[in-house]
Amino acid sequence: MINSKKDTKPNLESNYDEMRARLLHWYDSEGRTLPWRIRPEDRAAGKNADPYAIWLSEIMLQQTTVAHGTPYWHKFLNEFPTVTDLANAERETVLSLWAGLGYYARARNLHKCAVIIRDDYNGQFPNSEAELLKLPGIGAYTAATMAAICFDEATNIVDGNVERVISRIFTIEEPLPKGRKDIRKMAGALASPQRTGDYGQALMDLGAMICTPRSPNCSKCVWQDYCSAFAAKTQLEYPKKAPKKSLPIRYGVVFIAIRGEAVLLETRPDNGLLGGMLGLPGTDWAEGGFPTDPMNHAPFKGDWQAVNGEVRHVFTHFDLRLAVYRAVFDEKDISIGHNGLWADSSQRKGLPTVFKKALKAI
DNA sequence: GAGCCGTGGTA
DNA sequence: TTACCAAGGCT
Repeated sequence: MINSKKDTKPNLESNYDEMRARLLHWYDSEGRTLPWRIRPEDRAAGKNADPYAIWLSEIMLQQTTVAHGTPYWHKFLNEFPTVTDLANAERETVLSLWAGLGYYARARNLHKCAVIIRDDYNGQFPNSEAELLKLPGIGAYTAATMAAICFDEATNIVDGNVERVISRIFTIEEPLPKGRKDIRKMAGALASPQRTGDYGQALMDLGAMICTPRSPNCSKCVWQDYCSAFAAKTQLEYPKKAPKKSLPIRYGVVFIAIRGEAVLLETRPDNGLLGGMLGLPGTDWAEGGFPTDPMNHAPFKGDWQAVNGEVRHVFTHFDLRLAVYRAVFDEKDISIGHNGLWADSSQRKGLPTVFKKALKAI
């Protein structure tokens, strides 16, 4: 449902060229400086974006703030200067370096994709949106953005920022996620066929810096004249979203077995939550309260002592409360199974945040 | 297509 | 504290 109140809407289509020009001009003078980004003046001087560096940034910034992801981008580029270096690394090394960034399927797919680029693409990323889309971890957004930034393909870049801007400009009434269809259509009609990569990044910058979710700075917006939501003073109502369900609470127990400076960890199953990552041994995490028989889930018998308090951690689709037990062991011959590992402090850096919290609780 | 999949910052 | 949000992709 686009422009349901047709009589109150300006005729935007005749203004598209002016809108593109204003946005690109704003980007050239006030867009963000990001370490992987080639500024327009550099590109004019013949400098091209490195697809590997752009790919790394795009994967890392999926559902992740620039502030949180940027240190990881530097770390990965320093550790793995080329995509072949990344492919040649052990997967567990890659997952360990990813620890703390979240959405760990991204790290599994990152390494899988690097191997494909090394083995099937001669170490070079394919140069079209359609080919990029075939690679693991690269979806509609990332393929469109890489193709535009790296290969100047005229794609339709739509991320969360663009959704917000476009939904306000055109007052898209259909709530997300169904409203994405209309938003994509309008974004595609408006997208610039020239400087397509800069245009996409400019629109994302506009969303991140000006057309923000809670306090948009409309007085500084180069599209204010064309914004239906601004005209109606309804900016904060967009994008309209379907109501969210409250998070259920899951409960679990983890065991911290200590031997000298080492702590027992285990590698989690490859699929599902925190798949392939290191973790503490313990129970499943389920609704309905803490397990009534925690000792039955201990990795082995011992003098397990309950740690005061509980560890709380919020995941995307549930709220977790963990009870923590600890015990100290002297024996050198405790059987820890094939997934077990007596991990030193360096190895513990490869733990997802939820387990680092549990270790910090003792 | 709706549910699954992390974490840290902010109001 | 609670709720929402941030450069999505996969199944």
